[in-house]
Amino acid sequence: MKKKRTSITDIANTLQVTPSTVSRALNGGGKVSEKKRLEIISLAKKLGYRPNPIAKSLLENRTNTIGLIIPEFTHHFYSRMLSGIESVTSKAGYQLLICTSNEDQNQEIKSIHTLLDARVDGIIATISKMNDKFEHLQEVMDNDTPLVLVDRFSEEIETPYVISDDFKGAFSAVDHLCQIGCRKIMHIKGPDNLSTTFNRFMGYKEALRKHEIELDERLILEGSNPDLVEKIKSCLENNWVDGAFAYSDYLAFEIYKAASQLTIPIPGQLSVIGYADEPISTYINPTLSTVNQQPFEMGVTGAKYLLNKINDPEIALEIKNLETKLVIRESCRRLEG
Amino acid sequence: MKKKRTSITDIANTLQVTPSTVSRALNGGGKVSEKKRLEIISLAKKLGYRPNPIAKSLLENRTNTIGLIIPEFTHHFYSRMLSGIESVTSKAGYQLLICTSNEDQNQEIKSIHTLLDARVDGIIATISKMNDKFEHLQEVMDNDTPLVLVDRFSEEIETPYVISDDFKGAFSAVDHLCQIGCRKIMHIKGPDNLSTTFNRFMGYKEALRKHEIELDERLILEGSNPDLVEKIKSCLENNWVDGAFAYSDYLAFEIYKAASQLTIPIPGQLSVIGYADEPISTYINPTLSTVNQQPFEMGVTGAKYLLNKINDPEIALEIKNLETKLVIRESCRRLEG
DNA sequence: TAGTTTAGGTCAAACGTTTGACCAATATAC
DNA sequence: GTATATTGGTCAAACGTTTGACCTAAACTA
Repeated sequence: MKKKRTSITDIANTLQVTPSTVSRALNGGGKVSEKKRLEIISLAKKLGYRPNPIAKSLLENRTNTIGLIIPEFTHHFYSRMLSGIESVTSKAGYQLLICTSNEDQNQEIKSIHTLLDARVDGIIATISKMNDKFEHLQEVMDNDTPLVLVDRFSEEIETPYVISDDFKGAFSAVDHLCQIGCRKIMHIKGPDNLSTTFNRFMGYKEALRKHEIELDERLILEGSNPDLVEKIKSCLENNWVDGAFAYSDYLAFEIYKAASQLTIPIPGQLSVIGYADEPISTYINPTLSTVNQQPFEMGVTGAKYLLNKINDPEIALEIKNLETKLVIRESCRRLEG
Repeated sequence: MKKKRTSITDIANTLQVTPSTVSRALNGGGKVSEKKRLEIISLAKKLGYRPNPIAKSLLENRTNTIGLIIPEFTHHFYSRMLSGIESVTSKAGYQLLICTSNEDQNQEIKSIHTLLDARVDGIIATISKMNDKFEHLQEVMDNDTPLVLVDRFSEEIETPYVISDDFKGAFSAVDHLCQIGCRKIMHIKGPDNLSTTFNRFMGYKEALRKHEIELDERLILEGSNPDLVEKIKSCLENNWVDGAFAYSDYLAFEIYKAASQLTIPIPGQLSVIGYADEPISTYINPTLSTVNQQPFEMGVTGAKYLLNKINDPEIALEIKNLETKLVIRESCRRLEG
């Protein structure tokens, strides 16, 4: 059995006053003589009194706790986002109750209920990749529990969100490739049906259009293709390619693999840009240029939006399409002549 | 203002019974007719009644919440550990309240107090690297709050812990290098004053001893050395080395860098083993052999120990020196003749 | 002097839930 | 027909805290 901690009533009893007086002495609500106040405070200190937030929560109908749902912990992007969130919430005196969904919507629904049951003051969630149900999110809003979506959002739900600007991110990468002289730029696409895949592809196309480069269908490859490396190799062998933009850093490494097998030097003959700025990008040889999505800032912004909404439920809808940062490393070099 | 959720009293009032009856109908404490029971249950369902855990916590002096302190989220090791912990605690119906210490002991002390204030039922903590104070940990124990240390432990505190067997991990790596024919094995040491650094070094020495290889002081390098790569290169150039074991995967990459600059082939002329099994190990070229510390299992075991202690505070001290797993990849090859 | 203010408290309700003690009516035992 | 057990409930306390309403005595006002 856990030890009972000293309560306001304990102090009241030993000092022959009422709990009310103790409460007011400790919280400064007046109505207590200087003498008693000091007496109470010193006894409280001596007994190591710490207010019980549970009792306060029950009374005030708030828990100073924020619920968090993320797909998984082990993805670097989410870890960074989590850090960003934590940095804001801890400073504001909130605690973090964390659940994972493992990209499974049923798990996500369960987590939402767990958090609502726990009476969190607000929820920050990254909804799972494949989502077709929204009742649970609607339930959160019907409950007047502020909700902020991060990284992914849904048009069905009108609530603040922060996502990354995939279009601009992709555009900036391909634009850079063009500026350093690439004219034959390959793109490796992400998983089907994901808005990120679509938006990055659109950014790619827009950059080509800006530089008046005609789109070459042969250079658009599917990342999910089982013999992707072979496909890439055939493009490289035919000398169709002088630059490449991949949906992710990991797909960019497939390009590395193909180039290495053909002993095509990067960046000598081929400039490559990935996406996400995984830590590995700086360790691989050559270090990989990539698009940083600023996950920390995403977390910070999402957390701020949530606090804003907690403090003022009637606040105007805050949404943000976060700027990305193009990080140029060794894998890109200006083409000579 | 957040909406008031329907309480047991609401149900009691509309049904003209007392809260006690409702409570017993819902929790099955008998003393309620079948007819009323069904009536109550159906109304509860209709109103979407969900018990308020705050009230229960106040009464039962337990929160069904476990506090967690980790140095940082963005380290892959801790993410995996976190996953392991979460997998156990969520199944057991506990929630996770998470704090970070950023390897700063003062932050750690603050976090401990936050968690104690929140009345968590137990705490799992990875104490910060440099620690010289233990009052806060002692405070946890004085409070009868079960505490489990993971990844790092302290001899000053008698509480369950789970750590990784660095000695055996290092031993297995160097033993493997010997078995594939290496006789001139370099070691790159970790940060000073860390027990992990010491233990891995001891494992290295023990493996050499087993294979009757004399220790060559020239091959022991400090990872913190600013011109580490140059030092490595000079060893390689002099042909003093045919194998290498590094304190971490990242230090192993420094060996890669040196070898690459001298165009010494890995694993053709040099076998390399790192430590930690960072995800990057499988993407680097050649893929890196390494020692996996099983962080997920560490989390699982730590969480189980905590639950055991929560359920039986008088349980015998559980501690574990977790086995590591040697993962052999391309960076190791048997030396020919 | 009578009336009013002020300082320094106390009292009780409220938050939502559980649970031991109690009670009345009915059913059973002998 | 009386004693006892069972059924189906109610009551009130408890968890720790806050807070508006109330109270009393002393001090001030006119």
